[in-house]
Amino acid sequence: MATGRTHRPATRSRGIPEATVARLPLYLRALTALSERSVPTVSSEELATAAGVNSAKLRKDFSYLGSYGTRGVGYDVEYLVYQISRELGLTQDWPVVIVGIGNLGAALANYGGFASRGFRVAALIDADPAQTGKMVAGLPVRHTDELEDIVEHNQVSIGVIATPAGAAQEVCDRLVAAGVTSILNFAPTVLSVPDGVDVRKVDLSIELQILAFHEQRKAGEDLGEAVAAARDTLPKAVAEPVTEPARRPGPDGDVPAVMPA
Amino acid sequence: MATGRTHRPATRSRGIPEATVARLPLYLRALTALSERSVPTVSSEELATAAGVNSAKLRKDFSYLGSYGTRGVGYDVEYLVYQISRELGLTQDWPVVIVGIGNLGAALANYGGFASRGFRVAALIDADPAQTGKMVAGLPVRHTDELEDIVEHNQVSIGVIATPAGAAQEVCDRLVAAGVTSILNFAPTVLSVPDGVDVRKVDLSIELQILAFHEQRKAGEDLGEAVAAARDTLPKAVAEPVTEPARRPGPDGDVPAVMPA
DNA sequence: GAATGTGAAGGCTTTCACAGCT
DNA sequence: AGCTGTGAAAGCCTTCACATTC
Repeated sequence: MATGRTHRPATRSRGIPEATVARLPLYLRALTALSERSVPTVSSEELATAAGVNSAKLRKDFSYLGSYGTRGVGYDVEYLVYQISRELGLTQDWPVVIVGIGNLGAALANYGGFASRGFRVAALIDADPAQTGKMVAGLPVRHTDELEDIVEHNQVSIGVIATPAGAAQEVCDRLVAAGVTSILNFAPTVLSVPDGVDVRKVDLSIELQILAFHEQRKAGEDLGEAVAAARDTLPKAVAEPVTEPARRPGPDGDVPAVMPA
Repeated sequence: MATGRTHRPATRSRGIPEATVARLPLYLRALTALSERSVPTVSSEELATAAGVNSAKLRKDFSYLGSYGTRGVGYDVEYLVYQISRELGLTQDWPVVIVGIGNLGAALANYGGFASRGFRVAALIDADPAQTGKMVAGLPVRHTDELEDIVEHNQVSIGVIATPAGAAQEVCDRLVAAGVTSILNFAPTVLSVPDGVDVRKVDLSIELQILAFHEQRKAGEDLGEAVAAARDTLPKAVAEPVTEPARRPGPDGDVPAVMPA
């Protein structure tokens, strides 16, 4: 998603596929749990189950990192934890700023799994002067005016945006101008950033909508595929581009209709 | 991610690719914005820009829904809003429960984009008796004991889990047993669910770790590829599986080392 | 002329299945 | 005997580029 990297020849034997990178944190979490229970080694099968993937995928993923397993035995837990941590860059410390300390921003600031594993909340920033100085998660909320100073002073390269949608792009621009090159965006907006800046987004309502799509399918199946099938065969040409559209789904959901399962 | 559907022959001409489904909400959001500004039609180029994708992808995506555009002209905004909403199942009302009303759960309950567009928070549930009855986002927090009643009573098919990791699987099991078939999981755990139940996860620390991975790469490039190259050519056989691993990255991030860009 | 809809090509990801090591 | 590491096959997804339609 929005890798934003300048077109790299993709040469490098070092190119770990994006899909693999996205799973490394999962493996790391499962391994850390094993490590805490002092389990010394683990097979691809066991680890894959713990991480919720299949073992072939896991082995392929690990093969991009190197040959860290032992045939006939499995993987050394501690060693893998170390290797994956290093690969992900978690053996160094990443200062992070959170901008927008509303409900969500505060929740993020309080989130435990944040501070551990290489990430450190360097500052909380909010545009509301009334919030300034308030303590959240043990840190004082600072005013947006200080954003550039904070980023430069703390060598922050990762910024978290938890502002309302309307403010997100401007905050993003300022973060980037100040030196941030990775952004985690919780605001429901598409951010545009220059090349070389990575953006990842987390969007509650998108996730819900995807779930709703599949729910709808399930409901359709339950009452026989007949209905869906009928819709399918509707000669598309017959659609009249101005009949239904007049009624956009009102703010309080119209057509409660069938009700799922 | 974790589609969990029973192996479907994938026959149906109606099979919209998962990647397309995941983008429909994006298009819908962009279209809604246009609709509010009373823009009547939009080209694939314009809409694609607004949604942050390229126009070929957008057209291909729309082609799975049907031929809703007009050559030489573009797409009718209202009509598309309606069609995508219908496709996503947003023309009906989806009652949702949120379990775990801590910082994050409260933030989710208060999230505006939630209530609109077909989703309605039917109840907030928490295991802490001290929380019971407290009002959050205009709704009373109810105790976990009532979970099954609430789900059945409100015909809830979508559940949001915002509990600590340790409680997530049990909550999930209870939701599913009570009839929930879609779960949005904010707890940092892999949930296991029976076939036919969809799970999507939102995980802050995974996202941060992915960003850190790319940040690290950027930093490496800045100081010349030499270092990375050297690591690459390390004869893997020489790696000694018990040298470094003894020191797992301590809870407070060791090896602060180089410091990124 | 302008912009959609879509086969075909190209890339990426997953899965298979087995050779190779311990 | 057991389990990793990996070519090769299969399946998705994206991008191209152009015939088609308005």
